Amino acid sequence: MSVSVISYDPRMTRWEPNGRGRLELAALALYGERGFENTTVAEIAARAGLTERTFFRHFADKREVLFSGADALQELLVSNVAAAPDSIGPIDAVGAALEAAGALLQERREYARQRAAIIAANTELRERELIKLASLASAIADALRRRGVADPAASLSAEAGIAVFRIAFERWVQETNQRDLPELIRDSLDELKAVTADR
Amino acid sequence: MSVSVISYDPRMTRWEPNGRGRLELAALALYGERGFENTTVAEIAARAGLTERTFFRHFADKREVLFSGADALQELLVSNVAAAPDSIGPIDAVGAALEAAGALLQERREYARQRAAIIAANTELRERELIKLASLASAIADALRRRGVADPAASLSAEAGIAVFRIAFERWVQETNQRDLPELIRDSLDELKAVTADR
DNA sequence: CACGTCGATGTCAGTTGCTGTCATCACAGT
DNA sequence: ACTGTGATGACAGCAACTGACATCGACGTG
Repeated sequence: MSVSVISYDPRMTRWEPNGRGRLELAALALYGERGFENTTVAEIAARAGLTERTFFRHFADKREVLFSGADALQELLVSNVAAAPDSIGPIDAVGAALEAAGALLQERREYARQRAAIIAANTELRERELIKLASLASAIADALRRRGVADPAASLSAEAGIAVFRIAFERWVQETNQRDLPELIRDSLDELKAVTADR
Repeated sequence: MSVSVISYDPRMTRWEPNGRGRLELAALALYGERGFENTTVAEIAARAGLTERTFFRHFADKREVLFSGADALQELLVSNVAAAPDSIGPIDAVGAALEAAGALLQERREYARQRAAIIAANTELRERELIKLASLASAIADALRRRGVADPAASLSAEAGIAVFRIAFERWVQETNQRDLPELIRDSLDELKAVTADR
């Protein structure tokens, strides 16, 4: 099972290229087949043609291999929050950024769903996902403060935005009919506004 | 260092009573002194006069020893949500329940702060705390549905409520002057309402 | 009182996640 | 040719966690 798309001459390099990517693929496959707990790091490494020690050089722990995209997502969110027009309030700046992120996730729909199923099936992985989302919220709050939004409005907007995203994403994964993720995010934010509106 | 408050006759029982409580106290002390990572389960057990194996009979893992109160908190929140008057909306039902929980936490102020400092100092513990809060949100959402609140309003109210609580609690722990936790919760909820209000 | 069950604990061996340390060796630059 | 660098392998070791079995006071029952 060749992983690399670009052809190369094995005589030119000491190792197959992209060990990190092979580890990610192997982990995703094994976690999906037998579940996270029934998979050992040694097995992942063997499937990728590497050793356990090398796995831990690329990923801090057994869970992290599923979360390598988090950094890019964070940058995307932060830059979108920063780029939002000054005319809109913090919550809508966050909402716009989340919609952009949702649109990106949707491009890898198959991957996103498979990964979500693996994470949903294991508590440890859900813990890791939650702290990644908390980190996103914190970064978004920072971006809002740079926009001049004071605390606690900045923190609250960020946390509320992440809550909206979580619920929209959950619906997107569960639904058989395929509504747009950005659309679900917008609807969820509107619903939050309705719920928090004083009578 | 005797742990039990009630006097007892050592000849009457095979073991010191309340092993679980002794483990909790020992863990809190050691995590506070040397930090979570530099503390071994064997050390906690030894300090409590027990063995490592017994620790794992009482607590699922090394982190869980700090979260034994979560169940009671969850019951309190759920029953308070259920008992809220029908006249108020879901967000305010959640807000009232959170204020009640905040009042309770405040009674053990010293313990709550020490525990919060330990958790804040370690990523693994923060992960565990986040999943406990997510579990709380899920239970609150259930309670709201039993009140007749439809989804996604139920989920969103619960998640937003937890976000409000997190931010209020953080402020309560950080502030040197001691504002009431329930008051901070109320203020944070008001701030959320302000932020999500459409112009 | 004798006896059997029960519950909390101890003991011990084993798996697995994760880390520190040193060696290897193709490749790149000088 | 010489040397440094970077990605990997090999190996030893610690600590978290688990399964299986033993221990022995308490307690109820006959």
